[in-house]
Amino acid sequence: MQTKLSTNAQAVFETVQHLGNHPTASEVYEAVRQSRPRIGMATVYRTLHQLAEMGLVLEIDHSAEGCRYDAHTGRHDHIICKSCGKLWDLSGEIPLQQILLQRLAQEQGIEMLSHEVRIYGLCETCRQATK
Amino acid sequence: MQTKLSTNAQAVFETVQHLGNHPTASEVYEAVRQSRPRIGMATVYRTLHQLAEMGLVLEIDHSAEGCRYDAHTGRHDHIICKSCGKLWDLSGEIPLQQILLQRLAQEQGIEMLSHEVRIYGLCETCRQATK
DNA sequence: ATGGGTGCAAATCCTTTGCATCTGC
DNA sequence: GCAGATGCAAAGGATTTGCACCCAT
Repeated sequence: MQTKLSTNAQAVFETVQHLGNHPTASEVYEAVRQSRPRIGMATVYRTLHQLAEMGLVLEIDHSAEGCRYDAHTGRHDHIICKSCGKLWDLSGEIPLQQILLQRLAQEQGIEMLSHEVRIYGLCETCRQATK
Repeated sequence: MQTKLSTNAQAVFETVQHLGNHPTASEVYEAVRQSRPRIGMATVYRTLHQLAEMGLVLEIDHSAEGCRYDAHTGRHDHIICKSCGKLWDLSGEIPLQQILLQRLAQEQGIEMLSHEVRIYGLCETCRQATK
């Protein structure tokens, strides 16, 4: 893992930070193109993976329309709309017994690294659409 | 949503139940082929979606090698290996303040339907591999 | 006979890779 | 000049769709 970011990598990172709202790789690509018009999709993907490995962005797996990225790397939870897949951060800390989680992980022989609470629901837009 | 399952749909459903271990669509396909050799991939995908819509199976989004399915539809949590993507059910109930979750969802204007705790870690195999 | 269910193949979409070129140091 | 970074195009893999056919009712 190298310690310095290339110019492109910096642009990608800043874009994820500025976009804020859990962009997909393509969304990052479209946005970063404004400052670096010649950048290629491949570079965006490569860079996002590197950033994730370095811990600079979070990779949120929730397929549908592809993985999403988040520059907010502290531990936090999410609300996900079951219908449209939109995703929001939960700011408030949800109390969980760390010790219990650790133990559950251990029981399965897994070394726990992190955890996440996901709340699934229907966002306003989707509720309207169903009506 | 129709109320009766076609013969194929039944076979797919039973396969997911019997496989037990969060199969991907292709794994279901391979397995269901033993009882219904002429079934096509498309039917498996179509059926899995229907079953998920009917609430008969759970669709677990966690891309990497595709969505996974679970006939264990009661509310439950998961442990996921960050490295290989393998996924286990957590049997024990993790205490969470339902009321808090509801409130958090409401704050974002979302109607909460369900929730899930995800513990991320490294499974034994992956820990060995890194050594 | 009629409508939903199905197989097949083609089409999509997201992501990765190979490779030749370019860049920064 | 070199090593790593990059763009482009092609490859890959998962999933979806179009469509004609088939089957159960």
